[in-house]
Amino acid sequence: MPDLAAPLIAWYRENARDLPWRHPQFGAWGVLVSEFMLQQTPVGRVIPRLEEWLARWPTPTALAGASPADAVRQWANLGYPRRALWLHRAAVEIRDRHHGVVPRDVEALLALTGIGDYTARAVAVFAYGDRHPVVDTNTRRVLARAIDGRSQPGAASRRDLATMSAVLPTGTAESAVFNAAAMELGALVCTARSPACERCPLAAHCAWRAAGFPDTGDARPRQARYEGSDRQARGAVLKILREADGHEAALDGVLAGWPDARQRDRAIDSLIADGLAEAIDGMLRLPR
DNA sequence: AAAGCGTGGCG
DNA sequence: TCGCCAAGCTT
Repeated sequence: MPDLAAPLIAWYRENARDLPWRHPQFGAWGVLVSEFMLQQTPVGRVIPRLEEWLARWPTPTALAGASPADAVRQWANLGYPRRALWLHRAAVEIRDRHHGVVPRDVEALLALTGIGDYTARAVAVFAYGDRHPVVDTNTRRVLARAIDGRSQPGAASRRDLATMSAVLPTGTAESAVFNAAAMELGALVCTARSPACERCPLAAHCAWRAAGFPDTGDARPRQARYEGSDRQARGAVLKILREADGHEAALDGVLAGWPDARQRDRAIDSLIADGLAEAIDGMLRLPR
């Protein structure tokens, strides 16, 4: 196994973006909120929303005291609004089970709503400086190329954690930087579509490059078409509920002109099932 | 364990 | 233009 740490860390010190959550005083709550928002939403769209969110709810207990509806409205157009609901639930759990303090222990973090393998370790490492493998989609791609010689990573699995553990530096502080650096390299240089190998600090060690950049295929399922989908209908309903005057809308009027009435009903029913909407007395609203 | 879940920018 | 993609999670 080549020693990736030295060149990767050196590259990171020169090239890392100055992102809000990388400032030492940002705090565990800020890191946790940022990680929720960054689950499938690009950095550039997260930053302004994150600052608004933390100004309004500077602690988990502050958010726990708000209604889920307020959380979903504040989430605005970040996408996947269930994340807003989950973040709110996590805040309630942190208040009730952890005295309002974001836990440091990975198992405790994993037990919170909406937190999985990536987010739990990201909080433990980036907020508390502990030593764990942090593996996101960028890191998986970097490892797939540099170590496995593949053009794209396979489906995500627990094995990714073992792979990252095997290359993680022993020192705690160094390991935290290494985790961040692998993600950053994947985001800025070792990108999915057009990697900038001429700027890559790992080029000399890269198994994919050594093999002549073979196209080994992409194991990930293709994202379904959005136009005309149920997801689009859900998004349209939720937008109405977020912006509803008096915070509720007549059930009959929601998406009345939608081309597919069945799809409209499916969207409303599934939003209710997900806890993102409530139907009361012929009105539809966000969950109080 | 594979499918489902928003939104908008970019090549 | 339009398909691809973006710091994943839950069921």
